[in-house]
Amino acid sequence: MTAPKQDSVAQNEASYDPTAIERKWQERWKAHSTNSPDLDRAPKPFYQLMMFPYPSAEGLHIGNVFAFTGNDIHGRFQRLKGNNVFEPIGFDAFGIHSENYALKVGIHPMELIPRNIENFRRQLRRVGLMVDWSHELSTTDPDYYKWTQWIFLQLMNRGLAYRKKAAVNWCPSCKTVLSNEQVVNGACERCGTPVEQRFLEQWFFRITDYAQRLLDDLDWIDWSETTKTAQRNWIGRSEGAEVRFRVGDEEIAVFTTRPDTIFGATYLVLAPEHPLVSTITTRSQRGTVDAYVTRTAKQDLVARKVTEKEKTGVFTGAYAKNPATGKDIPVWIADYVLMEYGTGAIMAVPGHDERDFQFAEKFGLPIVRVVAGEGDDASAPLTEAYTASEGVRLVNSGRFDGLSVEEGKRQIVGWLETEGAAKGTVTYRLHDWAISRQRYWGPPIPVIYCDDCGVQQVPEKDLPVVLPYVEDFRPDDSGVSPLARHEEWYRVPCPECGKMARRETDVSDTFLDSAWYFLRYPSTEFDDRPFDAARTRRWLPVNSYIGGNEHAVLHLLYTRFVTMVLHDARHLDFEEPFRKFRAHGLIIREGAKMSKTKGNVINPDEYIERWGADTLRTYLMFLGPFEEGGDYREAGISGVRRFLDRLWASVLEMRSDGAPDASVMRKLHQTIRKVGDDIERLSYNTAIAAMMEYMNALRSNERTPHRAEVVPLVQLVSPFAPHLAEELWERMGHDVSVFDSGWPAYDESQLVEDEIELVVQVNGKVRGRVRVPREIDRDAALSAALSEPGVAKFVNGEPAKVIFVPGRLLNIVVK
RNA sequence: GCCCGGGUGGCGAAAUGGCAGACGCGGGAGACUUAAAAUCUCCUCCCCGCAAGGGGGUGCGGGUUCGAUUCCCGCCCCGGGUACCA
Repeated sequence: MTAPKQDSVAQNEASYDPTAIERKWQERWKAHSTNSPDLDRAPKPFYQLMMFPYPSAEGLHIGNVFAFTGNDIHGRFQRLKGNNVFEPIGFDAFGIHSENYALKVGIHPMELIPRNIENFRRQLRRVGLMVDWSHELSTTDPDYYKWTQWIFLQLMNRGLAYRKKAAVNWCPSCKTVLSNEQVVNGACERCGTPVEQRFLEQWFFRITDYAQRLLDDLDWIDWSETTKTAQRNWIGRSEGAEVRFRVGDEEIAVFTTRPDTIFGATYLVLAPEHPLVSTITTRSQRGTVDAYVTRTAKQDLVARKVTEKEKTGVFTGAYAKNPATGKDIPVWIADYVLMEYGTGAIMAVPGHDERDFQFAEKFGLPIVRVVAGEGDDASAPLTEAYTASEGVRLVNSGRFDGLSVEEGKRQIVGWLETEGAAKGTVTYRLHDWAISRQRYWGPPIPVIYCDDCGVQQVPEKDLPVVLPYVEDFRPDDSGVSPLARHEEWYRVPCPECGKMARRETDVSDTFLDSAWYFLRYPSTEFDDRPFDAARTRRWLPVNSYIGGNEHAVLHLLYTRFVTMVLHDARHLDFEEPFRKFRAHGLIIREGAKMSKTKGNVINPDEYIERWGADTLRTYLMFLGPFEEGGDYREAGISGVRRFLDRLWASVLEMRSDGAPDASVMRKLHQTIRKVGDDIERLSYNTAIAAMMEYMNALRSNERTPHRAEVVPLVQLVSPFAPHLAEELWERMGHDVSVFDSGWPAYDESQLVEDEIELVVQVNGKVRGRVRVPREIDRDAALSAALSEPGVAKFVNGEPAKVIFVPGRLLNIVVK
């Protein structure tokens, strides 16, 4: 790669010097508050939100620059369209990621984080974003997390926060509880250590109460389809039935999505943790069952969740009555049945479920066929689970024989309901949100435990519960937060009775910090309320939200949940926070993912110095489709710089005398339309290509462009290369910011050509092109086409058929 | 396994039923220059052909259509997510 030479010979007043220009305009924007809209009076508010970054010690990543630039271009475009755009930024600086790094380098996070943030600010400013820095926030600021704690209390007030002793994922290396989401293939997502099971008293949010609403709203919000699908899968709605099986005096409820197969249910399986296990186990089986239960409890979740492993399980000695067949079937326990899903018990239908089939084969349990396809012998033994459900019928199911799966479900559930043995029901895969973290670097959960009064909220007037500075913030394997080692901090009077009590020493999940930050941005200057009602009414919900797809489930789901709760508590008048969400792609480098270990991480500073922020911005957007990401290769950047150089030269050389060229102007109007349309749908790479194409027309054959041909191009380029555009705009004699100049309009009449090139095909193969008037009709087009010798020679005699697409193409079909 | 993406020149990529390869990189030839850089102009999917022209071509195999990179069916490969979820 060669950078443009900056030697003294080439250097003159007329050459494009991004370093000087970018510094000048960044200072100017700051001095004039160019990027701060009037939050109280803006007539056309437009909230352009970007997922805020985690301020890592490594500094801004090229992927951040890519994402922020894509967001900024959309925001700047909206401003040019006449909107009052609010583009805030902040830092998601709490959490295990920061804390682990602080532990590694041995610097306290309270010193480290401000340093990192300062570095991020410096780098972000250099990118030239239209950020309103006067509304910056950090989740670690007590003025911010005061309200994170307040939100916790709002959930508590609505009965949506509860404590339970739960089997949690425990990372023995990070020494903390992980959410299910932070466990990747049974291992900690941060350090890769296999996760173990531990039982701790935890705070949970009842997000499952909102499962259906979270699902239903997906039908109307304007989000990337991929993100919506990911959320639907995560919520995991299953329709089925809860069927009750009698076991002596007890009843075992199972959840099934295939009630139609109940005649093939030849045994039941309970999760080892199921509360009825000890009740129903017979004396002779007690020893075996207890041993199995104990073994499962000790087993870590990794080992348990490996699908491929041999099925294990033991017989309880008890029998249940199948309500459909009336037969007694054995009750087993096995670790392939999970207590967290459904009812923690299943009816096993080995003939039509792969897992049940494996289990039945291993333990010699009966396998009965109750579903058969066309031509299948209903009495022949099955050699594998038959799971087809389309185009099949029920067999060996008494009076339900011959029904389809759908009809069978309906009729069998109906029948069992009248017998009082079942009811139709819906189950979700989504679990409640575990909030507690036994760590230091987070907002303390604002509750106090009093021996007499029980769980007490910290009164709102006492918020924030400030996270104290403690030297020793390293977690140990006691399972409690490092704060629990500081009696001077956790011993406080009970807010109710005044007796000495104990603070909660756990802190809350980082995802709670980020679940409401967009509400805070417009209201950062208010310290007596989390978000101002009038400001919120003016600016929210967010008009456009852009972020990475790695947050497609967790962050976006939690954010929607918190918004719904605040809506229900009448703090907000909307329940969906983001009208429009689009996920950006990932930047890779020379075909590989960037990582420190590979040594292929790109430091944006270096590129900004070498090429200028405008060139880097435009190049990143030119790499590939914004929503797919792209491959960063050194080679390509020079082409973008050349384009900007040519724009610079065009402004310096342009003439004002005479008339602009008609065909160039026509091309200009087409380009204005295309660039606007493309930016609107985030197709930045093609918008840039269109501008380059126009540039080629503008400067073809070394012609000197006319002022009228150049001025709008500077406006089109401005969202991509804002500093350069401002500089050129000023040099062209304007005294307002180019961003207040309005998006150029295009002339509809200029978009269509009077004469077009009609493509002529014979049997679908292109055989020629003819220049014809745009409005030509079919017969005239045909005779024009046949007058071309290159076409005529393929047409012998009368055409069998002629397809005419006006303005485009003529296809002559001969046999 | 399941669910999402994706597979097009030497490379990044365009084209959403109508001229495949826009735009850019790289490469080639030329202009300017004492020379180089920069800049500018032209060429650049593959095969046959001096040319005119012809043939082939968007992961593979089928299908629908006057016409398919695009729609449908069946596979293969790559990336991401998810996983005893009953």
